[in-house]
Order: sequence, then C-alpha cells, then structure tokens
Amino acid sequence: MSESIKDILNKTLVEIIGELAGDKFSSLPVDRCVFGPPKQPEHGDFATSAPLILTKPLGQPPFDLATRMAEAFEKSPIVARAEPARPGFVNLQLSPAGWAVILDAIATEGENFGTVTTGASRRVLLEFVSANPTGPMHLGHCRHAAVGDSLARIFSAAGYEVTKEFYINDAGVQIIALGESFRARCLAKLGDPLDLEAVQYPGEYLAEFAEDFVAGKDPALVRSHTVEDFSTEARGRNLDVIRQDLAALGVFFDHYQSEKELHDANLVTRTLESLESAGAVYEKDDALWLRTEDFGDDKDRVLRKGDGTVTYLVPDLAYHHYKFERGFDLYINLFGADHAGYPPRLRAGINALGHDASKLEVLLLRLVFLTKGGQRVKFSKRAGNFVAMSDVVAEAGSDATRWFMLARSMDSEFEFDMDLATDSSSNNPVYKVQYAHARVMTMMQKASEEAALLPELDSKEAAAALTAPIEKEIIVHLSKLPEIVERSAQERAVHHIPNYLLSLAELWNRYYSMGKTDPSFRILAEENRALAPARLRLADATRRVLANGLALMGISAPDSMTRQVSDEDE
RNA sequence: GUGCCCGUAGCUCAGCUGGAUAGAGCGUCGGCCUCCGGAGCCGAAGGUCAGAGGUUCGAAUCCUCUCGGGCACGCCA
Repeated sequence: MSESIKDILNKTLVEIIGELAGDKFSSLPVDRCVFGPPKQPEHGDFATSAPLILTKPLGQPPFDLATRMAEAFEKSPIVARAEPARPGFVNLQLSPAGWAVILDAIATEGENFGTVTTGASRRVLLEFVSANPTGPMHLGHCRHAAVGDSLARIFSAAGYEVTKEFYINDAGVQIIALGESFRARCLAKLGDPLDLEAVQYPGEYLAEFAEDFVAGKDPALVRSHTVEDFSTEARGRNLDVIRQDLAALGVFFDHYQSEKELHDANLVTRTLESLESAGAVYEKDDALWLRTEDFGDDKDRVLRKGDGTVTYLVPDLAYHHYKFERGFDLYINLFGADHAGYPPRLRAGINALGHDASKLEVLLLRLVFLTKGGQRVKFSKRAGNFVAMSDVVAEAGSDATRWFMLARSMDSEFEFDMDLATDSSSNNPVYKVQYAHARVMTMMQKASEEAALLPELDSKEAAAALTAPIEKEIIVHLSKLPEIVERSAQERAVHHIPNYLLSLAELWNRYYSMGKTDPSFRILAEENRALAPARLRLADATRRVLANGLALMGISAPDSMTRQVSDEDE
C-alpha cells in the first residue's frame, strides 16, 4: 500500500506550517489543517483552509499566511499551481507528476487499492442478524445482513481482522413455544383439529415443515415425540432457511454460536455465579438484581426472577463472557434500534464479569419499510404476515437489494423502493454503477485487440497527456477511495461507499459520452491514437476503483451487462 | 415524563467531525440515437437546511430552547 496523494500533500503542509510557525508549532491545531476537495472546480484539485485556522494562534492575517504557504507549495513537484485565495484558502492544482502518483498507485495496488492500515490487524468480532430460529427472516434482517456483511468487508479493507458471528437464540421460552407450535401443526397434518392455542408462531412456514416432516412417517412415532423433539426439528429447519436466505444475498458467517451450547456447557450458571461472587448483584423482592445503574442504566435489572428462572439477560451475558474470553480487541453488535435500552445493562454485566466493556460497541439500525407502487407495504408480526427477506432478494436480486440497504445511514429509517430496485429500464443507481464498469471492460477488451497499434507511454507521459478538466476531475475522485474506506471504518458507516461510487460512475459516464458530441474525446478512435494509452490507463483505474468499491458492498462488478428484454411490455 | 434518533428540492436521502455560490438519485419539463454499449448524456424548473437564540472570521454542521415525527424506558425476548 502506497502513500495517497492527500497524505503527501498533508505531510508537506505540516512541514510548511512548521517553517512558518517556528517554536509556536507545537501549540497549533495542526490536525485540523488538511486538504480537502473544493466545491468549485475552479478552485483547483485540492484546497485547505489552514490559513484561516492558524490566523489567530499565529497572530497573522489569513491571506498573508495563504500567500506564503502557496509560495512554498509551488516548489513541490506534484503541484502545478498553488494560489492563495481570500479570505484564507490555499488552492492547489496537481501537476502531471501528481496525477501519475494516483494512477500508478491504482495500477500497482490493483484490487488492494483502497485498503488502509488504520486497523493495525486488530481483531474484531462482528455479531449481526442473529435472527431467532423461530421463523423466516424479514426485511429488517435483510438490512442487518447487508450492513453487517459490508461493514465486515470495510473493516477488512481498513486493516482489521474480522470474524462474522451469528448468535442462535435456541434456548428459552420462545424455543419451547416453537416446539409447541410445530407439534400442533404436525398433529393437524395427522388429522387432529388444529390446536390454535398452541400455535404461537402463526406463519404458514411451520405448516409446510409439518407436511414434509410427517410425510411417510408412522403417525404413532410422530405422536411419541416430545415438545423438545419438535422444537429441535423446527429449529433446524428454520436455521436451514435462514442460511439459504443469507446465501441468496451472498452473506456467509464465520461462526454460528448456539445459545443452547452455552447452557449445555454450564456457561450460563457459571456466569451467574461469577456475577454473584463479584458482588455485582443483590437480592430484593425475591429476585436477584444486577447493579446496572452504576453503568448509566436507568435502573438495576433483574437476573433471576421470583419464580427462580433467569431473565434473557443472563444467557446474553454468558454469551458475551464467552466472546470476551476469545480475546478480541473490539466487539461490535448490530442491533435493531428497538433494543436501544439494552447496551447499558450489557456493559454493566460485562464489566462485572471482569472485562473491559468499552471494547463493546453497539450499532443500532433503524427500521426499513417496503414500498411498492408508491404504497408502503403493510405487515404485522402478530398476524404472521411480513415482508420476507427471501421475497425481496428474489424480486430485486442480491446486487440491487444490497445497494439500497447500504445506501442509507444506519440511523435513519428509509423506504426500500421495490419499483426503483427492480427498474432495469431506467436509472437504477446500482445498474448505473455496474454499467459504468461494464462499459470500461468492453472498451478495454476492444483496445486489447488493437494493442499493437497503440504507442507506448510511461506513467508520467500518460498523465501529462490527460489535459481535459474532466480527466483531472476523475483522477482526483479516484484518489479518494482510501480515505472513504478509512472514514467508513472509523464511523462504522457503510453508506459513503455507494454515494462515492455513484458520483464516480456519473463522472465516468459523462466523460465517456463526451465522445458522442466531440470526436476528440473518443478514446479508441484512430485519430486519437496518440492519447489512447493515457486514456486507457485512466479507464483501467476507473474500473478498478468501481470494482473495488462494489466489492466492499458485496455487489458484483460485471464485465458486461445482459440486457433484460421485456417483450411483454410492448 | 426521561433518554436516543430523525426533520435539507415534489419523493427517497447525502452533505466528509465548522469553510468559498446547498448536493445526488428518482420524478417533472425540454433536447441528443450514422456513435468505443441509449441500462447513457446535456439542459431547465425546484430550498426560509423545521423554528428561535447562542458560540466565531464563518453554522445545514457545534451548544441551548421550542415545534413536529419515530423508538426505547418489564421479574418479555
């Protein structure tokens, strides 16, 4: 991994500030003095407001500082022009040597371009989805799956070592309820009247499992099964469906952790004992309480109820105890926003168990709604009807589903617009990005067929040949992928990637289309042969960045797009 | 009532830890098919950044309050 152009500029900036400031340097807010993209293209390729930030601590007028900084930057070989601007900015234009740095980095790093080392190989345990094995997954799980998986990819790219884990809630009252529901369904298949009271999970899926399970079996054998047997059977089938649904989205976990196994290994009772011996609990009103208030919780929480059974908090703490014993540097949980009250008590327990709870981060994802035909699709958990994840993925496809699930920040609710997601005849953003990639690929293919006709250029000559403003704009945009990755990892936010890719695709499509009205922009045209190698380097860099970015989202970067023909729509 | 999140174009949403004239997609309207792929491109219309104060050279961004909307506040999971 090489140094990004921005790193080089920022390093130079710090050196220049050091010369200007002398012994005042150590007291300056140098961290804030960085280069960024100016909003107006006429302000150059990079700009910094460092003079405005430093004017007060240095006691010098901002424009004077800007002028002296610009003079210093003029000496840099990667800078073509440096200009002070009022009230106190420095605007830079890169030289061909500067562009070559960017294009070379992309070419040599290939699929690794965009990776950074901020993670320093720290180990991260990322837990997400963890859907109960009591039924199929819905739209919300789909968002969690897409976001969690993409986050894992981003963290890997940022230099972390990530383990993806799915926690199976296969113990406790709900799993018994599942067994009872499934048993009632099976008995109904044998001819018994359906015991509506026993059916606590009303969806049709259990009836379908029952049909399959009962088929060809001796009814007496079926009747002899215990609730636990039915529970285990239904759990397994649900889990199979969950894995299938995840696979359809291309999401695979490194580890599935069963709650039941924690019980079987006595980890749950041992955890309770640990909490007791740590003095983190007390008895009141026949119940055992955990002191969570000391950790920012509103009130203390019950661990063991008056009836002697434990609350769900205990196995969850056992699970986290087990997580921490495996020795990761960072633990990230993706929860639904309806669990917002949960993290404080989790932290309290983790601390009481002797772990550093500050290593646990809980990310809260808000709801997602499905709209079709401009109408929000209604669903109700109670009635057992919901928007199934498998239906969404089947209808929109994995790529489009992921795109829309990732394109919004986690803490905003959003509408998954099925009409837009399935729109292949108009401007669906995911297709636009994939199309830009496919477009470059076919062009490269064509270029390779006439490679012998093209002159050879070294990278600096190539960069110097790219003189059009839009070509520079693309290069500068390409250079940003590493910082987008770094920022995404740091903020634990996935939506910057699609935003970035969309703007890059639009930039490229605009550039590509310029050849239609202005023949001098036709990359492979015979009369432009002298420029072709340079432009092909740019094209290659662009498709590389598009592909790397799509990979961070788990979306394919196709070599060609197969047009979907819709004859029936006249 | 308390805590968290949200409020930016007709709609869905970005806005990079405070920077220069407020952004994208979709939708609407108007253009562009002898073309390295039209699943594309160009242009136009569209904004009191919910509101009011404050912080400072400078605020959509940070602080306070108000108004709207969502979620959470169990010996449920």
